[in-house]
Amino acid sequence: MRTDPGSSELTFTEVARRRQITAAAIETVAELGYGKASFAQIAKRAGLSSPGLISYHFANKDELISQVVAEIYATGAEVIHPRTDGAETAGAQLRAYVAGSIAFYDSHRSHMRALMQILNGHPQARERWFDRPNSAELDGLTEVLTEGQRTGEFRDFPPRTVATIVRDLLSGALLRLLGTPDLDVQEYTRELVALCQSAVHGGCAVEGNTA
Amino acid sequence: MRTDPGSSELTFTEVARRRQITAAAIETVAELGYGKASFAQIAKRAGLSSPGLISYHFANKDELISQVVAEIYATGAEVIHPRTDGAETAGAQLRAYVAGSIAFYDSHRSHMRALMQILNGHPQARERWFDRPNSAELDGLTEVLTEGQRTGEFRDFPPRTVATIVRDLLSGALLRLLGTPDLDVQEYTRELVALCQSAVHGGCAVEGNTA
Amino acid sequence: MRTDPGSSELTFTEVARRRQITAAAIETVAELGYGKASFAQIAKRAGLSSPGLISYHFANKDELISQVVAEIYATGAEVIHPRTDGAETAGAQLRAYVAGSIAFYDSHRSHMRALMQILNGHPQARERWFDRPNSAELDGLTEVLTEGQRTGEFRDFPPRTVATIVRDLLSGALLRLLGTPDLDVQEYTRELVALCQSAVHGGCAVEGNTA
Amino acid sequence: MRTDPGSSELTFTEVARRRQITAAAIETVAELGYGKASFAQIAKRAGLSSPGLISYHFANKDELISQVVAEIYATGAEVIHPRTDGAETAGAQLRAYVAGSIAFYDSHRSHMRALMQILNGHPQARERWFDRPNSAELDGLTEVLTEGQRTGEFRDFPPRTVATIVRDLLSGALLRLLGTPDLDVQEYTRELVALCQSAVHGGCAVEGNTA
DNA sequence: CATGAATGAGCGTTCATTCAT
DNA sequence: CATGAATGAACGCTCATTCAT
Repeated sequence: MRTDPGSSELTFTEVARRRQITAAAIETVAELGYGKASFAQIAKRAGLSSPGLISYHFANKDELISQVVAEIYATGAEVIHPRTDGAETAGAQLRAYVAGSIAFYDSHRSHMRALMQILNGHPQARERWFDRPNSAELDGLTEVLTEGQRTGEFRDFPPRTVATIVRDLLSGALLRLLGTPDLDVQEYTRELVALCQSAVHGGCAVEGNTA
Repeated sequence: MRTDPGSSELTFTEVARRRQITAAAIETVAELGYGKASFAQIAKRAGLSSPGLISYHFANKDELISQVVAEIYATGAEVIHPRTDGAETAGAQLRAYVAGSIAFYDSHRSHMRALMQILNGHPQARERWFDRPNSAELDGLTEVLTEGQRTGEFRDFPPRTVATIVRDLLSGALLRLLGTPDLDVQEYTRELVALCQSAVHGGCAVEGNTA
Repeated sequence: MRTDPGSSELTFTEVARRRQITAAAIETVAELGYGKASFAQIAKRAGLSSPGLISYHFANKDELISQVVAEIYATGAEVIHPRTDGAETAGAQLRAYVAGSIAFYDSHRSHMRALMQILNGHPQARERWFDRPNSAELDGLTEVLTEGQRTGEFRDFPPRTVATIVRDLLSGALLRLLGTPDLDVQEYTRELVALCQSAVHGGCAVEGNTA
Repeated sequence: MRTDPGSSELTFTEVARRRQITAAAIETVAELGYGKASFAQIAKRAGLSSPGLISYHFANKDELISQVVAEIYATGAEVIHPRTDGAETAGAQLRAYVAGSIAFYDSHRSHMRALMQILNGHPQARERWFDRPNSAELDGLTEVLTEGQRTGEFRDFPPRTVATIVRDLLSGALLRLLGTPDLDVQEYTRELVALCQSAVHGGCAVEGNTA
């Protein structure tokens, strides 16, 4: 039984096995939902001989799900950060963040579906895995909005609340994407970015579009 | 031996019991998620002596969940319709719809949490209970936007896409509400309504606010 | 609760209800088998409002089944006895018995199917309801055979054993009838009677046929 | 996680456990009937710690019952075939078949009782497990009778119908055997074989006896 | 390291039976 | 007399987890 899973004592094989299982778990949760994603189903998709092998590599189901969440967050950061880092003005950063998020959701639907299933299906998902990164993301977004107001680029509004709304409108977009596979993502993104801009700018000018 | 549950032949006691069980089911699903909301848990919360009693009153779990969904939708309609019906201009209707929806989400968090849990946890939830009302709601919203454009009240935009975005931003607001119990709902609503208005109006004038 | 079901204190309505329930039970057991013939199913077929009503009229399931068995045996006796009583020689009696039994099985398949289901499905069916009438029937048949031997009509054989075989060959015929709905009963009966005759007569003469 | 129960990939232990469970199932079904032969009862008789273990080794109850039926048929074939294969004339084959069948029934009463219970208790027993072998057996028997007629060994009669009757008289014998534990099997067999012979031969000569 | 057998709790559901009305 | 609501045990089955090999 693995008692110190966070340490670096993990064998090379060990790491590979954990990755393999994590990937299969994402696939399984996305497909069947958290409730029906049993070790047996995950093992089947991972090509493992027995559900017991998962228990061998992960202390319990929660540890596996932790790993799944971490993996998904890491992938998301890898995709979105480069896009926002390249932007110079606050407006450009906002556009990059919104458009980049949706692009990530679109290109990683299974990951995001799994994430949503865990968030809704796991009893303590929120406090254990979501609250911290969410508020961190909200902080970053608030900072961008405040900066935009400081430079006079954005009009006056309560930055935390608007940051929350922008963050939430991405949540809404994700739900839409997962529920409407044939959504016209390009048009959706264009209008959503326009909406964000008209919300933060004094006038309603739409200057550019990164979609 | 309930064989004709849809008919109006239901006894008074029967109706009361079904209501009691439905209410307990909402509470349970909201708290534990769809997957862990077993008959045993629901019975416990309803003060019933046995899970078997639920099976006595509902043909199977799906029938119970159907009733739960129907109950929640009915409650929502009761709350929101009066607010939108009172509005005369398209803009006022849009404001009433957005503010009314959030007010309902706020005052019925358990109901909405249960609804989300069912949507995510039940294998055929979408096709069985959500797709139809969702697209109906989208149709209604699109109609309002189109009407606003016809009267010149709204600027030019693809009405279906914007309707979708408005609908989704309410989904996002719901997720926020469920995840942030101490949210300042009044401010959130005010800014969200403002955002919607700046999105649909030619200028960014904010004329009134129903929050 | 009925505590003295055998007495004559039974109301007229009571008797009618018991008959109605018994008939429905026969139908149900024949259709679903003893194991699946629940009070709920029987009540449905009898047009009763509740399974509880059966418990009200019968002390328990065993008492109902007792009644069912008694009813079926009574019906059988009513049909077969007249046929054998009319026969004068031992050979004619034997033919009447065999042909009459099969005719009864044929015309009362549901009854006989129910009887078989009970015999096989009920834990103590044999000792409680079948052993006594079976050995009585065997006695009667043995008597006929012995009489036939006394008069020189039949050849020499161990009468009890042959009686048993004749009785069993009817059991086999019943199984066949129940499992082969489109059996040519007439031909089957003719050959079976012929077989019985060739078995008991010194020569193999086939004198007549009552099929 | 047994997903491919028909393949030969079964472990040694697996095979042993399945045999053990199958044997316990035969015993249980014979004793309690199909309807009352629950996994709990079977597990108790097999000395297993939990009914869940049966579900581990068999996909569902039907698969277990299939195995039980297959096992019983295989055992029967093993016992009876050698006896009939040794016979040369049609008459000898018929005698060997009848006497051999009864000998098998006699020495494997629990097996046969279980088989009868399944046939009567399982909703689709007939079509799934019995119809095919039954009609195959009938075909074989018909062929023997026809051959006997071709060589002039047997008298003229409708071979299919008589084959059916012979087959049914064995069914009747089985029922007798199961219901009368202290039956004098030897005498019963002798008379039954005699009866069969007098039925098929032109004269009533009884040439030999294999009982 | 990996396997597969085993465990026991829990699932939704059906059942015969009881009992207040 | 009849009803329908209620009960609690049992059903077949799945689950995460354990452990000897």
